[in-house]
Amino acid sequence: MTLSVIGDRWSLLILRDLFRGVRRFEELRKDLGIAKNILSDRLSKLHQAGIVEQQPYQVKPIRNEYFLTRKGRDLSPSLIALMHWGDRWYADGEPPTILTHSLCDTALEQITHCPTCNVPVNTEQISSRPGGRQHLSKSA
Amino acid sequence: MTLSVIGDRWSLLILRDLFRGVRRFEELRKDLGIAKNILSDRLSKLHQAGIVEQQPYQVKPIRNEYFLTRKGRDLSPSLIALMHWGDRWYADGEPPTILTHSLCDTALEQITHCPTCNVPVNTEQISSRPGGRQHLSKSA
DNA sequence: CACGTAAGTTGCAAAAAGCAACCGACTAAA
DNA sequence: TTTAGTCGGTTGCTTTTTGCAACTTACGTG
Repeated sequence: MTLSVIGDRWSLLILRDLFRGVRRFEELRKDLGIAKNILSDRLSKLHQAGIVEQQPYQVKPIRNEYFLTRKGRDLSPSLIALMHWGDRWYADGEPPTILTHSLCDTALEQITHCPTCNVPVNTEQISSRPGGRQHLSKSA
Repeated sequence: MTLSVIGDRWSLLILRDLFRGVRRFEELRKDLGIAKNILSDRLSKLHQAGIVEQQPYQVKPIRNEYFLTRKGRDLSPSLIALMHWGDRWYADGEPPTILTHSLCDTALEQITHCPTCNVPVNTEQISSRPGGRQHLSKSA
């Protein structure tokens, strides 16, 4: 389910841009180098999925700005984690986008946390246990 | 860069399965319902990208098991975050995969953390500040 | 009026994905 | 010792998805 919404070459990129505050069609298109029809299609799919909202900023010829909904903003931990991964493994200079705490402007970290032990957990200490249904999967 | 590696319909799903301990070609194929040629292609691309390793478990006809490398395991925060998102917004029962702390078997959480304020940061308090290059982007 | 721009849509070509059949090297069963 | 079955692929062909260029609508500018 999750990947049927964001599992293509563009959706995550579009979401990242929206997350960074890019709002308009043409800005997105230029920044990403995406074809207009694809951008149009992705935005409407993300809209249908309830991840993106449109708000007109002018009406004469109707022109929308695109925003993340709550559901869309809720993807931010995933985006942050992916950006961190990119920074770590493909870094060749400055990180592309720095996410900061709006209250103090410090760059944020993402940690995996164990609520019982109350400690950060590194990758080597993670086990996985299959649960019931599979939401990540297409067919779920 | 990041999305040129994992930004397609299958790669993240394959990684999730490897992360859960699925190891063999046929297991992956059955679990995901992916075509064999695509699975073969994705595994070799992930291998080239240094995310997946193969280790033969028999030699007569060579048969490999697939494992995540360090770089691959390093994607776990992203996968965890995506799974959480799926659980939250598409939940219709049990979560599909539960990730636990191997030391105490508690289900893990992912938190965004401000090292200055030393508090968890919720989505509404995140700002973004563009940096230099763009690693998430294809063209970077 | 002639241009330019933002946000699309349409039509066609190219690339990627899906599907079914085949293959090689074995193993197990009759 | 044929015969069938499995695993991990590859090959060839069809369908779907992308990408690109051109066109459109409704303005605003000089």
